Amino acid sequence: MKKVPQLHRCAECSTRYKSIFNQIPLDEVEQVDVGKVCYSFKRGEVLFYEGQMPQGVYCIEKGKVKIFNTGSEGRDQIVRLSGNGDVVGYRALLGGDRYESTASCLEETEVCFIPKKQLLNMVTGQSCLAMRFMQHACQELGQASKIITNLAQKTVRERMAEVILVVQETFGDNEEGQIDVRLSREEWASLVGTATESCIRVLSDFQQEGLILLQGKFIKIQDRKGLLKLGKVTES
Amino acid sequence: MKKVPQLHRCAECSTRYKSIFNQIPLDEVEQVDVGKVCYSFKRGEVLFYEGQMPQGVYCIEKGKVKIFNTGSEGRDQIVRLSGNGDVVGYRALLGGDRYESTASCLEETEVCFIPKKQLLNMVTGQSCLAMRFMQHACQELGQASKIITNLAQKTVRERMAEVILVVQETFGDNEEGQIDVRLSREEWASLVGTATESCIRVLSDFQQEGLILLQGKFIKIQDRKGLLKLGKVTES
DNA sequence: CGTTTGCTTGACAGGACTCAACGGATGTGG
DNA sequence: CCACATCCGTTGAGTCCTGTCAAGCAAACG
Repeated sequence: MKKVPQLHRCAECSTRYKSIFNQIPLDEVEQVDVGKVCYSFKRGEVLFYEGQMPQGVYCIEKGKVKIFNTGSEGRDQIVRLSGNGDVVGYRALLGGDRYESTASCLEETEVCFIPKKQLLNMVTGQSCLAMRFMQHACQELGQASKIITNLAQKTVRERMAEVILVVQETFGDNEEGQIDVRLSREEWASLVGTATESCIRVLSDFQQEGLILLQGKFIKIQDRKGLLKLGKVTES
Repeated sequence: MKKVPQLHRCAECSTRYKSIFNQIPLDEVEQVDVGKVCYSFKRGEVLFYEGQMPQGVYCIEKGKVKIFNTGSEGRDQIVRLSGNGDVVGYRALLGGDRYESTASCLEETEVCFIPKKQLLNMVTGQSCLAMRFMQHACQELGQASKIITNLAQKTVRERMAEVILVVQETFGDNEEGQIDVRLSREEWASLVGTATESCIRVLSDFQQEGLILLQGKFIKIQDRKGLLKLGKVTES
C-alpha cells in the first residue's frame, strides 16, 4: 500500500456520476476532499481484514476489489466484487459492526479513504446521503437474498453459469470481448462456492459445450442465451 | 386476512421500544397512526408475494412471519424469520425494487400496514429514520454474508446446528423451555437449505446424540455448547 | 534457470438428494 | 362424533453430485 499525494478531487472524479455520491450537492462533495487520503494498492494487498473495527470507508477510483469471508475450514467465499466508483466497507461502519469480510485487491487499485468521523458527519447531516446509503444497502440485501437461494438450491453447473453472467455485468468486456477481470480458478471457485477442481471441470465442460471460451485467465462468453438457460436465470 | 378496526396506537405499542421506531420523537410516531391500517392474518396467509410492487411496509405487532424465496425448482428457501416489533417489507420499498421474497405468517399475526407515501415522507423528512433503516439494512447485510458463507461451506449437520441456535435467539423459549416457534420439518429444511428428509434425519440424529429434544413440532435445546461446537459457531 | 505457484486430470469416497412407501396426525364435512 | 381425505413425519434404498487426495504439467517469477 502506498500513500498517494492528494491530487484527486472528488468533484472531478470520473466515477462520481456512477457512485453513491451522484446527485449530492457539489459543496458537500468538495467537503469530502478535506479529510480524505488517497492510497494505491497492488494486487493481493488488503484494504481491511475480517474482525477489524472500521475506521472509514474506501471509494474505489480505479481498480477491482474482492470482498470475501473466510469459513471455518479456511476456504474463502467471495460475497461481492467491487469496481470503479464503488464504496467499500460502509456496511460495517454504518451497521456499527466489525468487518465481517476481508477486502483484497484483484489488480492495481487506487482508492480514496474517507475517515469515519467525516462520513458519519455527512450521513447524519442534512444531506440525502443517509438515504442513498440506505437504498444501496437495501439493494445489496436483495442480491444477497438471491445468492442465498442460489447456493442452497442450484447445482455447481447452474451457479457457475449465473456467476459468469453476473461478473460480466459487473465489469463488462475488454477490447477483445473477454470479461474484463482477471480471476484465478480458485477465485472463480470462491465466487461459486465450490472446490477449485470442480470449478475447473465445469469451466472446461462449458467450453466443450460452446458456452464460453477459455483464454488463459480470461473468459469470453460465446453463448449468452445458453448460459442464461443453464443458470435458470430469471433475467431482471 | 382481516382488517382490524384501528384500536392500536403506535405510541402505546408494546413492541415500540424494540422496534426501528425506538428513539424516534413521539410526535413523529403519532404521525404514523394517521395513515396506517391494522390487519390480522391467520397461519399460512401471505403479507406479500415475490414479484409484487411494494405498497408500504408491515410492522408486526404480534406474531411470526417467514420471508422466503421460491427457487427455480419450486423449493422454498427461508431467508429470514421475523417476530414482534420487526418491520417487514422495507427492503424492496426503500431499495426501489419489487419484492424478491414472499412473506407468510407462521401463526396468527397482527400487523400495522404503513403506506408507501407516508413511510417515504417520514424517511426523507428531518427525522433520523433514514439513518435507522440504513443501520438496520447494513446489519442484515452482515448476517446475509454469514449465511452465504455457511451455505457454501458447511455441511447440513453444521448448518442445522447453527440454525437451531439462531432461531432460538430470534424467538426465545416458551414456558416449557422449547424454542418458541412452530415450524414444520419442511420449514426447518427451508431454513437450513436442504431436503425435508435430510432435515428429519439430522434432527433425529441430534436427539440421539443428546443435543436436542424433539417434542412434536417443538424443539428443546439440551446441549447448547454441543450445538455451538458442532455448528462451528464463532459466538458473537 | 530453478523454484514456486497455479492449472489440470484421474481415482475415489461419502454426503446429500430423490423416489417410494407407510403410519400417524390433523382437519373437514356429513 | 365418526369417516374420510389430506398433510406431515419417518424410514429405507439407490444414485449421483461434489469434495478430497494425489500426481503431473504449465506458467510465472525472481
